[in-house]
Amino acid sequence: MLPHRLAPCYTETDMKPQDTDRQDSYRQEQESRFEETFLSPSGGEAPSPRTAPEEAALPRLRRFEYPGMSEEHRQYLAVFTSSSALAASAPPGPVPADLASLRVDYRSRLNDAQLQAALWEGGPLLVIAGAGTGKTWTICCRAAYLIERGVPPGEILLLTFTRKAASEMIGRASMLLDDAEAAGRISGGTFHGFAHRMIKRYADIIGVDRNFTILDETDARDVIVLIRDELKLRRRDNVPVPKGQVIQGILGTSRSCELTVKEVITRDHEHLSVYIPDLEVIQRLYLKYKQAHRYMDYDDLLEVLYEKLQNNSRFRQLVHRQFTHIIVDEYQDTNTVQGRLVEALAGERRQVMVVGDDAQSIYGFRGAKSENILNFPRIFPASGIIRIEKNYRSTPEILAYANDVTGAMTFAYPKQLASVRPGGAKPEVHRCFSQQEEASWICDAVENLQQQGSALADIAAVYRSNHLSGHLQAELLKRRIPFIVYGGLKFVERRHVKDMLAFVRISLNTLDAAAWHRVLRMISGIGQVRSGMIIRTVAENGGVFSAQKFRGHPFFSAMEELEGVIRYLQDDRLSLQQRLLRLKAYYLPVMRQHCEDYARRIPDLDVLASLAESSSSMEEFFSDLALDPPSASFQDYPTEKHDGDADSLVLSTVHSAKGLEWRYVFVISMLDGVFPDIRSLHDFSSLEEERRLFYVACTRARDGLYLSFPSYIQTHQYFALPSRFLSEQDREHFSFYIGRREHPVKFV
DNA sequence: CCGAGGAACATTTTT
DNA sequence: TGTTCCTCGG
Repeated sequence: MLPHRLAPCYTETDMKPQDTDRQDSYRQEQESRFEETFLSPSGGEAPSPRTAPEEAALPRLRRFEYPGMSEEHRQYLAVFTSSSALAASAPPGPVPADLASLRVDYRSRLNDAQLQAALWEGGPLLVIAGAGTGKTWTICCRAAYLIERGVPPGEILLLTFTRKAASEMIGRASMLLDDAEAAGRISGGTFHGFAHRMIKRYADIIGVDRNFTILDETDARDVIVLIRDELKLRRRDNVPVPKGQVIQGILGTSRSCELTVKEVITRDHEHLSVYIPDLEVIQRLYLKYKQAHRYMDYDDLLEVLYEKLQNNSRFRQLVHRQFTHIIVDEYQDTNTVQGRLVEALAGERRQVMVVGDDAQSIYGFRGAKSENILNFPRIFPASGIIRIEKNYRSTPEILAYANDVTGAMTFAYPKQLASVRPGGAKPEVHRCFSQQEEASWICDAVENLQQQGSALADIAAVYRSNHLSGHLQAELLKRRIPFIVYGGLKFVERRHVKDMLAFVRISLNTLDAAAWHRVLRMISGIGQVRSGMIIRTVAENGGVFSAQKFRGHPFFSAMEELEGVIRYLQDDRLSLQQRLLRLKAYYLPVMRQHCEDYARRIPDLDVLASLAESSSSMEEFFSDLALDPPSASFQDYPTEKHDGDADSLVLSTVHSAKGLEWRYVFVISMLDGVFPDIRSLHDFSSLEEERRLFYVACTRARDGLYLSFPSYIQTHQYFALPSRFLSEQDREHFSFYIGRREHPVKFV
């Protein structure tokens, strides 16, 4: 008799690709596991009901230990298991007796759990809302209710992770109340946007120079490269000097995960340990650079706000008076500073509600701490916990599958999502031969769905990482199926956009060395060395750039021209658009020289100019761009004609798909080593994060979920085996097919 | 010292 | 597929 579910049984040593013997045995083991899971006749025990009703009633952590568990990991888990607060769910607060007198009929719009959350009166509240349970809707109702109850809208602070999410919620709240004016005064936005506003507004009180500029990630990378090059590092121990992106990654992880550079390198980049002292120097210089040039990066905004809230009582009072009710969305993705910030903002009044789903925490690699959500009850004693588990999105079959995924998770607030929808088809698992065949199978299936009346926009294909979509894109192009790619290279990260913005940055701050480098190197005859010389001249000149200083140099006329452009950009009497169009005129010939496909990039320059329309100053334009970057969907797709409204299939990484839903979802490349990613296999907690990511992928689907994988993949041959996530599933919960749709061989 | 051309190389990324 | 690093010839 087969075990009902096959437990994962890997250790780090199984996975070392160098060791061919082990590799072979790993392969064999995987193959047999695969066969047992998918190919043998259904013979397992009947699925046992996993959650007894009484077990489901209380939020409680699963305990978890395994043989050979390290002390470190044990301690890590102890954070969760000792969270005493989890046992103490506060009793429901009183629901106002006179519900009927309220303008909005909440009872008819919300289920019991949602209603309890929206009308909560018992102080701090943690809402655990699974995927598709109407979390957004509940927050909207909460905001509407607070307003009805007499809280001035301006005192409600709604913190989210994207500006879109905030404005959407405020929009829905205003529809609900039928009072756009009142709801419009709700203060909503991202953590970063909020921090920016507060710092600018109270700059004088908190003693921060108001004239700072925001350094986005790409700019920050330029600065880091600049610093690294200035150090003139030589190859050490025949290890190449790390790339800018890698250095930025290390410094970023060090910051957001609160580790030293040394710790990060030892943990994630062992081969770079010879560079530890250099990177520590770079870290210090980067800090200095920001101070010297009045730059703040994203983390600085949050940290400054937190630090000032702690240490400046006048500021704290002002902020507390202004915002009396705090609502935080996607709490599972907050990092340490954000968690503390919520605590500091709530203050003594503790009118704080956080909403999240620990099973959907997928940004741990960036410092998001799902501990925040688990620790909330400890930070705010006597807080309430409400779970919303009724799912309005997916069919029972899809949810049964998704619940299996959460069942395989080690720690979480246990939850069983229950569907309110009628039954549909079971999720399908498809094994294809190659990536090409997988792509072609998906296209077949998509065309099928189209014939059955689905719009392309109802369908999405999601994958672990960007490059996996290549084959699919090629096939879609061949068949002329229009598609949109989410989460590719962002608009502001494109080379030509960055180039244009470098001029803008210089016009705002003539001491910005990184921007100068970028701009100067466009001029023929100027490279690393001369550009450094020019920048030094500008700095010695107190930040004044004068072409006259370079009379006699071979590039004198180029300097004159450059000076003209910059003066033009600085001229406040002209409209932003005028200035940017002048810049475009200067930049076009440069771009023609450097880019093969320069014609295709021109529209982006116009987009940039038109984005400026809504800003009142160059500085504001620049901040807005950093805090609210236009989405990647500006991309020009190689389909013949494509405008934003066209009916298109969506291709997206799972990360970018979070919070979205489609009728039909294809999860492609379900291979071990791909999804889960090979780099996560050695570490328990990152493997858990991959599993949560898989959970997010599955719960995007409303009507149909299709998982597929190729058995043969050119680049990572030895991992061309089905994802372990597939074999963790109960075989009753999916159907399995081999080969093309026309000739499916159904096994289970 | 500059820049062209070839080789090497790639997670995920709300701000 | 695109970007960045490295080397070598002007």
